[in-house]
Amino acid sequence: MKDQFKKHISRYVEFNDTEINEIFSKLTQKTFKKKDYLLKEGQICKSNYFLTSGLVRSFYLDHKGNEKITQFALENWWVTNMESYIKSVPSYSSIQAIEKTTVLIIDKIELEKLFRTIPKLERYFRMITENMLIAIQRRNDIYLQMKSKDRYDDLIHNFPVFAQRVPQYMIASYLEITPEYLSELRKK
Amino acid sequence: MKDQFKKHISRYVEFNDTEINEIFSKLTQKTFKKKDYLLKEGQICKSNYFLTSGLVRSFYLDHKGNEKITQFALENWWVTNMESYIKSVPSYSSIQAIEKTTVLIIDKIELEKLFRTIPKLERYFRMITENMLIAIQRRNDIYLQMKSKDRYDDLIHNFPVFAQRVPQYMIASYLEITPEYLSELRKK
DNA sequence: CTTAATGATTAAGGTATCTTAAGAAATAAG
DNA sequence: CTTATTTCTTAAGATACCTTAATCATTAAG
Repeated sequence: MKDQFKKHISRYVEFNDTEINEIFSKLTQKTFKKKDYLLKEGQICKSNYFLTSGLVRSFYLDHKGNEKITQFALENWWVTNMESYIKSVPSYSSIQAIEKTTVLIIDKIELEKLFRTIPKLERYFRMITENMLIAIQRRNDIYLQMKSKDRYDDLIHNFPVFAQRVPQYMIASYLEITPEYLSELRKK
Repeated sequence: MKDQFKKHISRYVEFNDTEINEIFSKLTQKTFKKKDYLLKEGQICKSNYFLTSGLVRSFYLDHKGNEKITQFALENWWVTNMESYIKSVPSYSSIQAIEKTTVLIIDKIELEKLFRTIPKLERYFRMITENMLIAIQRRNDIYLQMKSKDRYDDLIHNFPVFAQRVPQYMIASYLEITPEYLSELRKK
């Protein structure tokens, strides 16, 4: 667990063992069952979650009460509701386990203390945030112009694991189409 | 100019005059005429731009050769192509002045040096990046589900300045609809 | 002032995608 | 094994949005 975490961090910034241990001492491990919530709509998100195993989704309810999935996250991904976490406002979305999922939790207050004692950690999170921004920008820019069929093909090409581990109707939601129409598209 | 920049930075992190001066000494000022390019598709984006006045757009060409606008930026906004800047890969989008625009330019290499000598600056950029992420996530999450009419209303409500300073067909492009259809919508 | 270039509107017909509703198919639970 | 629950498919009619093409309005250029 610690190794997995260290390995991931080391892809961005090098820490010595003392630093890793200090960081690690602030982490809490927790396991969620399928359908359990890491974060519920309306709560203030006070933590950042590092998945060591499993699969989660972020979603919110639109004005008609339909669930809109905005993100999936897998092993070695960080997940949080950025807006709620940064601004300490109630989250408009929920984070829910699609499979049994184990996470390392870092509290915002603890993390900010760590930033003071280990400035390199701030670098790591800046880089992580930049990468999230790039990914989300790509989704934004590219997906918006694509036809649904192309978005679906793109998704299962780049993340075949989703097609295997996520029910179709959730993929439809993520692609912003109805399950019925996705079913149509898959026939082609 | 320096005051404007200092004022903006101070909203996030406090710097003393020595620090501000060191940062400021690495900035280059430049003015672009209307339709000039800050960055052209295919180039590697090596700088981050802080607008002190004016208005720019980011756009790319889709497979049919149509311009797709993905972002506007105004006074006191940072703009860059994040993917190209971070990964040093050719940019798939261009940044172009819609009005005469003046910017402060910080070179990536200089900025990274500054991060070492002034760690607080890294905090500032982490926070800026987080805010960009929040903004773009909101656009992503909310806009995707909205009907075009609602997106348009939302835009001119939250950024009335765009309706004044940006031609309608560019707003249509940003909203991912045709100018013809936007014209339809406005009649209602 | 006149012409050229740019931006905005209108209308007709077409296509992508949604809605609703019903019924298979697959998986989980008793 | 049987029933209940969850997930996937099919089909018909409705609607949001696009395409093309023409006309009008505004701003920039000679």
